[in-house]
Amino acid sequence: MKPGIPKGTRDFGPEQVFKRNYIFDNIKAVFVKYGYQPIETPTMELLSTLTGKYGEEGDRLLFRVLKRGDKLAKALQNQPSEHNLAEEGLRYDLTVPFARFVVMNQNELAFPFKRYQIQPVWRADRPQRGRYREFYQCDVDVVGSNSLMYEAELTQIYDEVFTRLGIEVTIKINNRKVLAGIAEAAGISERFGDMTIAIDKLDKIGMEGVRREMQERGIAEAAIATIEQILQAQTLEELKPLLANSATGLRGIGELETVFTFLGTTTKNTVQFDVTLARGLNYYTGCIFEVQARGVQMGSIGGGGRYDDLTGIFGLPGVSGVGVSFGAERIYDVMEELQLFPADAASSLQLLFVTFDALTHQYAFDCLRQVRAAGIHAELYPEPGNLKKQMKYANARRVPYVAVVGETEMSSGQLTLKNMATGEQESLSLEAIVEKML
RNA sequence: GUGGUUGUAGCUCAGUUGGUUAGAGCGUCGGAUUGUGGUUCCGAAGGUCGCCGGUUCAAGCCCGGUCAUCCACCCCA
Repeated sequence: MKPGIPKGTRDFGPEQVFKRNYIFDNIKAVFVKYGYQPIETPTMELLSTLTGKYGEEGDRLLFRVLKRGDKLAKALQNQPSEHNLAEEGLRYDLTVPFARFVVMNQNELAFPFKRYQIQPVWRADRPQRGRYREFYQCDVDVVGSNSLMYEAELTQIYDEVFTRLGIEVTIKINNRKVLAGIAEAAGISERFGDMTIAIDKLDKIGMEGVRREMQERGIAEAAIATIEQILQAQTLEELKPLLANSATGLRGIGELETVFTFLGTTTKNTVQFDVTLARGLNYYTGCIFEVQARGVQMGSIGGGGRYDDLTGIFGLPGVSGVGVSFGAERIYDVMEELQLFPADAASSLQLLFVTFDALTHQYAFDCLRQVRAAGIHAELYPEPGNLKKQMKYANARRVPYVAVVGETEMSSGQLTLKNMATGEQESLSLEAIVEKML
């Protein structure tokens, strides 16, 4: 049979996993430094937990897990339907399972509860470039506090992670209350959803397209004109008079001012207010974030926001949360394109021993044990003799150093260490080699 | 879910109005070179032309179906 893997999934080879871990390790290190704790939740959730949380479109994209055994037989007899053939599904994101987790563990958790979670999620979407059916999300959230300090903290986390990875970014911030204020000012509060969906497409389709989109969604011409005018605002100061009649809008502006005050001028990357930032997910109620990589054509590589009542649906009302997500797959693509991975991110092997015969092979095996004990990532080619073959293997493994062990080396105890990048060779004792590697 | 694109060697792709034994580059393997890789030279292996059916004396090429792929939309990371 011909081997294959499901649509929208991928295998990751050693080099890719090393590089992916480089990204995850940096992200985790920053999360932990800011006091966030890791949790993990099951791959499968009850469908009752998942359905209805992501809108109609999201429900369609849920992977459902077919019932098994007697339950399946029973369901098949009894008018089989999408609804009664499955009661479990694969997690669609990390936020809803997190909300469920918080509600179920509310008595054990200390609030504000700060958690991070790095796990794969599944969506039955049609795959495209940078879009898969199985992909990782790196979420960091804090629940149980209304403090805008956390909006500033999460911005600092973005700033620090991308600085560590060497990606220059623009962090855009807006506030859903500001958007609500715009709808209010335009007199179309009831069409808030349609308006934000249209505005969200601004980078992609331009102001012309946004206007057309709003027309098609049945927003009145006068309202569109008002909205268009407000969207010209570049700063919070410019926006204030435009939203003077909307209490909600002014509150949103106030929240943004507070966040910017917390931040001051301490960030390395550009953090800017962007009134045109909308974001689709409709559970956001306060500040919203989006991160754009500079110097590369790519969708957002991170996003998030505040949600006032995510746990309410699971029976715990009044718990506010704010969180952001890192798009690991896209970060990978950006780093690949800008060649930002350090050379040693792709391979962890530091040293390869090559030998000529059974005797030197035996000797090298003991050398191997010693350098490993010193913490060096090392390996010995299993077959002595053919030097050319061994050197080719060294290239394939992208090992930076090769130790040549022949009769002369064995008797003198001075191994020949070859730098594979420069081709230079020197005679060194095992101790000196270890010294050099560390 | 809607509309389109492309399926030929491990990879990237040629392949004439349908006509004998389907090609190239890169990669792989072997040799030149039995104490040295990335360069060079020589040689070799590697293909049910995505799959099923149809038209034809004859199909990689035309037609239908199907699967896969990529792209746009929807939505999204």
